[in-house]
Amino acid sequence: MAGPRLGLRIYNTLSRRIEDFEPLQPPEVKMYVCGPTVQDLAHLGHAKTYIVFDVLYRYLTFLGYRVRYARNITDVGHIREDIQVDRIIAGAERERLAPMELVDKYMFSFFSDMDSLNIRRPTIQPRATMHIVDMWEAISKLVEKGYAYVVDGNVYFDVSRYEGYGQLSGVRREELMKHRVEPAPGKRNPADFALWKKAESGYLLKWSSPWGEGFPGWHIECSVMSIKHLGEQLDIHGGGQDLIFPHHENEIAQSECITGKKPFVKYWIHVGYLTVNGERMSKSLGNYVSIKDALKKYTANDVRLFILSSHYRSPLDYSEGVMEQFMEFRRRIEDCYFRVLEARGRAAESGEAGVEFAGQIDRVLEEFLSRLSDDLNTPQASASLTELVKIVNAYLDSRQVPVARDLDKAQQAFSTVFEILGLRPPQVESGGERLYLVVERILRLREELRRQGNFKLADTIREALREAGIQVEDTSAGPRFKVAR
RNA sequence: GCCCGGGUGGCCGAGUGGCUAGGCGGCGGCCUGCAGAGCCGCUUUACAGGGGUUCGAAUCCCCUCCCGGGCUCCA
Repeated sequence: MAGPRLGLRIYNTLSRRIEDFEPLQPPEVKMYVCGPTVQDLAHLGHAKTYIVFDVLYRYLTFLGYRVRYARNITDVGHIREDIQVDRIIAGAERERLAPMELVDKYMFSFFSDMDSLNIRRPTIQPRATMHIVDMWEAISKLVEKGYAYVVDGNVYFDVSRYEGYGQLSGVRREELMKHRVEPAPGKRNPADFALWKKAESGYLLKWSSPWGEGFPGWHIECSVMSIKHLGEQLDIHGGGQDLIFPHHENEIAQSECITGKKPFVKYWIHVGYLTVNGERMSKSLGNYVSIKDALKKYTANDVRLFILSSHYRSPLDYSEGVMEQFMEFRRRIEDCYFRVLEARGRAAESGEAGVEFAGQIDRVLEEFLSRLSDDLNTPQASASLTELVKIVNAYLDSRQVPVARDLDKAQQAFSTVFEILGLRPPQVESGGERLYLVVERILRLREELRRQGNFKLADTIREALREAGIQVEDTSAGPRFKVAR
C-alpha cells in the first residue's frame, strides 16, 4: 500500500503559484513571521494570521522538519502616517504610560493571548529595541554599498538602486512616483523609504547612531532580526496580506542588498483578512473583537475551528451567529472524543477488533494529511475530522462492548488531528469531584424512579439539573451527564 | 486613476474542465418511556448576469453588474 502523499505544496506570493515545498537545507526549515506592533490589545484578525502559521509550524514539525521559527515583536519604529508619530509613543500617550511600559503591557498581553489560543511558542521572539545596534550596522552597510543615502540625519533606501523592486507586490516604481502624497523633503525619489529617522530633541524613543539621534524605520527590523537569528536566506517568510506592500517588498530590497544573496526568501506566504460584514477587521474601523473578549464567550477550540474553516488565503467573515455554529460543531467533536474515553473504561481488552474500522481510520487520517499537504487546505482537513467523528460514533453505536484496540486506534487518530490543528483535547471537568459525586447519587436515585415507571418525577429531576447546567442523557449504557461550560 | 482578490444552496464555506466537500440550521426515519445524543436520508440538478470555447464549465475566454483589499497606518 502506498503511503500518504505527504509532500507539501504551498502557494508562493512571489511566483503566484502553488509550488512543491523544498527547504534550502532539509531537514531544517527557517521560518520568519511578522509579529505585532505591541501598542494595543491583539484582536481576532491577529489570531487568524498566527493560528495559520501555527498550523503550518505544527504540520512541518509533524512531517519531520526541524523548524526554527522566529516571530518578532515590534516595539519601535512603526510610524502612524496620519500624525507622523511612532505607534508606541501614540499608544503611550493614550494610556499615560512610558513607551516601554506600554510595550511591556501589550507584549505580555499578546503572549498570553497566544498561549490561550494554544498557539505554540516560536523558537525565538526577537524585539526590535534589542537590535538597534544591529540595525544601524546594517544601515551603515547599505550606505557604504551605495544603496542608501543620508539626508540631514535621516537615512533613506534608494529604490532606484535595486532592480527587483516590486517583484513581490506587483507595484510598479513609476506608479509610486506618480501617486505620492507629499514626499518627505530630501528624498531623491518619492518611492524611497526610511531606514533611520532623525529624532527631535524631546522625542521619547531615540538612540544614538552614526547619523545622530534617531530611531529605525519599520522595515529594517525584520530584515535585521531574520538575518541575525535565522540566516541570510530563509525558507518561509509570512504575515498578513497587508504586509505585502510596502513592508515585505522593502524587506526584500534591504536584505538582498545587505547580504548580496538572492533570494532572501524562498516562499512568501500571506494570510487573508478576517472581515466583519465584508470589511476588514481593524482598530481604525472599530469593528474588532479582542482575543481576550472572544475567549470570554468562546473556547480556543471554537476560535481555531472557525478560523481554519476557510482557506488561509481567503478572507473570512466574522459574526457571533457564525461563531455559535462553530461552538456546536466543536461540541460534536469533543463529545465524540469523550465517548471514546468513556468507552475505553468498559472496553474488552481482547476480542475481534474491527478490521474494517481500523482501515477506515487509516484512510481518513491519510486523507486528512494529504489535504493539509495541498496548500494547507484546512477546510477540507476539518471535513476529514468530521468524517473521523462519524466513523467513530457509528462504531460506538454498533458495539455493546467495544474493543480496546479499536478505541486506542481512534484516540490516536484524534490525537494526531488535534495536535496538528492545535485543538486542545477536551478535559474532563477537574476540581469538581464533589459535584460529580452528588450528581451521580441523584442520577442513581433517578434510575430507581425510572425503573419504577415514575417518569414524571424522573423528567422533573432531569429538567432541574438542566437548569443548573447539568445535561443528562439516558443511554443504553446508563445515564451520562456533562457540566455545561 | 493604477494594481489585486472575490461574488457558490436558508447561513458559513471548500472546490480551477466530467467524479458526494464539510459544518450549522430545517424536515423525516432508526433508536428511545420521553427528551437529548448518535447514525441514515432529504433540504442540495447551488454556483452574480449575459455571451463564447468544449462531447462536457461553478471551474477556461469576453462583456456587464456588485463587493472587498492594496497603492508607504494595520496580522
